[in-house]
Amino acid sequence: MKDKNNNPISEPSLRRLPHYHQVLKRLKNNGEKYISCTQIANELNLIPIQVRKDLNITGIKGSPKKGYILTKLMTAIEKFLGWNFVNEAFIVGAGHLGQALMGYEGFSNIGFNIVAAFDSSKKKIGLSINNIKVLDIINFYSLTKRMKIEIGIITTPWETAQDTADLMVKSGIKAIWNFAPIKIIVPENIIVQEENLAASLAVLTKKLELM
Amino acid sequence: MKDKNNNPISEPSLRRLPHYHQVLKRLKNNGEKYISCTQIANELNLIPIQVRKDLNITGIKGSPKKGYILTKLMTAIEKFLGWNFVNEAFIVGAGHLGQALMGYEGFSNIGFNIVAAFDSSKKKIGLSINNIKVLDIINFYSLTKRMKIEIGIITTPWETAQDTADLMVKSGIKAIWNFAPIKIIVPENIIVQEENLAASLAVLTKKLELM
DNA sequence: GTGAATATGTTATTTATTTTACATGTTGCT
DNA sequence: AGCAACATGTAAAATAAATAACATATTCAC
Repeated sequence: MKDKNNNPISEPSLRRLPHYHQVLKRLKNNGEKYISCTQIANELNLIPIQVRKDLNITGIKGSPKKGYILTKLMTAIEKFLGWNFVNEAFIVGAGHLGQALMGYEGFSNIGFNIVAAFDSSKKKIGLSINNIKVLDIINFYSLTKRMKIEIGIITTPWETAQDTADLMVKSGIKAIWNFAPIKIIVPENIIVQEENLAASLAVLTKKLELM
Repeated sequence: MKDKNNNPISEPSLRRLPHYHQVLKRLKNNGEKYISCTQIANELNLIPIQVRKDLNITGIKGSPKKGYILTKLMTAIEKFLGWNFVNEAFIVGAGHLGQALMGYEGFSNIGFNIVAAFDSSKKKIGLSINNIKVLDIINFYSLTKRMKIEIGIITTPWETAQDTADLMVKSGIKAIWNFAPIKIIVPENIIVQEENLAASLAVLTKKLELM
C-alpha cells in the first residue's frame, strides 16, 4: 500500500498503530509529557526500532534524547488513521454478532459509527440496539444510495453472506467488513476486510498443538 | 512456525486453510469427486500455486491431470487443523460479544467447544446462553485447574482484560484468544491470539481513503 | 500407442517485512 | 564549553512470504 506521497504503508504497521495509541492513552493519564519508542516497545513487548518505523509513517517527528511529545503523537496517529472524522457504516445481519457490534462502545473513539442495521427477519426489524435501528433489508439499496454510505458490515449467516455482498456492491458500498465465515467474492475495486474466526482459531490451536 | 517434522508452516497459509475447506464443502454438495488447485483458486480469487503450496503443508498428495480427491482433501485439512477432536475453552466476559461467541453455531464444526462462561456481574451470573452457563469468576481458577482447560477467551471490557489474562495464566491456561481492544502482556510461553477490531478497521478505512 | 493438455511438486526468484547497523542530533552533567 | 548518554532517523542486511519457472507425471483424444 502507498500513501498520497507514494510512501509505503505496510499493513502490519497499520494494524499496530491502534495498539500504540492505546498505550499512549494510558501513559497520558499517568501524566507523562514525553514518550520514547523504547518505552512504548517495553509496554507492548516489541522492539524499539519497529515502533519507530511504524510511527514514522504517520509523519511524526521526535526529539533525540527525549522522544515524542505524547499528545502530539496521539494526535498524529488519530489523524493518520482518520479517527478525527467519522466513517459511517451500515450493518446487515442483526443476530448475536451484529448486535454485539452495534453495542460496542469503542467505535465512537475511533471515528466509526454504525448508522443503521438491516435484517430480513420480521423478529429483528423494528428493534433498536444501542440507539441503532434495525430496518428491513428491502430498504438497504435506496438508503445506501441516498445517504452515500461507503462501508458495509456483514454479520449474516454464511448462507446469505455472498448475496449480501452482491447487494452492497450494487448499492454503491465501496468497502466491506465481512464477519461471515466465508470468503466473499467482489469486483476488484471493492475493498474487503475478512474477519474469520475459524482462521484465527486455526492459528491458535495449531500453535497450542505444537507447543 | 515449524511442525513436528520441522517443516515450515506459515501463518498466512494456516489462515487460508479454513477457506479452502469451506469451498470444498460447497463443491462436495455439487457432487464433485476430484478438485484441482485451479478450481479452488478460481473460487477464492487466488492463484493456483498459492493454493497448492498451502495444501501441501497438510501432507495431501494429488494426482496430475485430475487433482485431489475431494473427500480426502477435506479430511486432510480437518486432521491438520485438529478439527477431528475437540478443543475446550472457557470464556471470561458475558457481555454482548461474549454472548455472540457463545451463540456461534459454527464452532462445533471446527472442533471447538466453549464449556462455560465467567463474569463478575451478578446480573450475568446464572444466565444460560446456548446451553453455556455463566458462572462466577471466583470459580475460574479452581475449575480451570480441575478440568484442565487450556484455552481462555477474553471478552471483557479493556479495563479488566489484563487482570483477566493474569488470572488465566495463573490458572494454567496455555492459549488466550483476546477480543478486548488492548494488547495483553503474558509470559512468553503463553500463546496469544489478538482479535482487534480497531486494527482491522484501521486497514479498511485507510484503504478506502487511499482509493 | 503416441502426443497434447493439464495438474502436481519442486526449485528459484521476486517482493514484503522485520531486524540489524550506523550516523546524526539533543539534552544534561561536569 | 565539552563530553557522555540516549533517542531519533536512515540505510543495509536478513528473514519470511508470495510469485514465477520448470520438470515430472497422468489422463484423454486421436
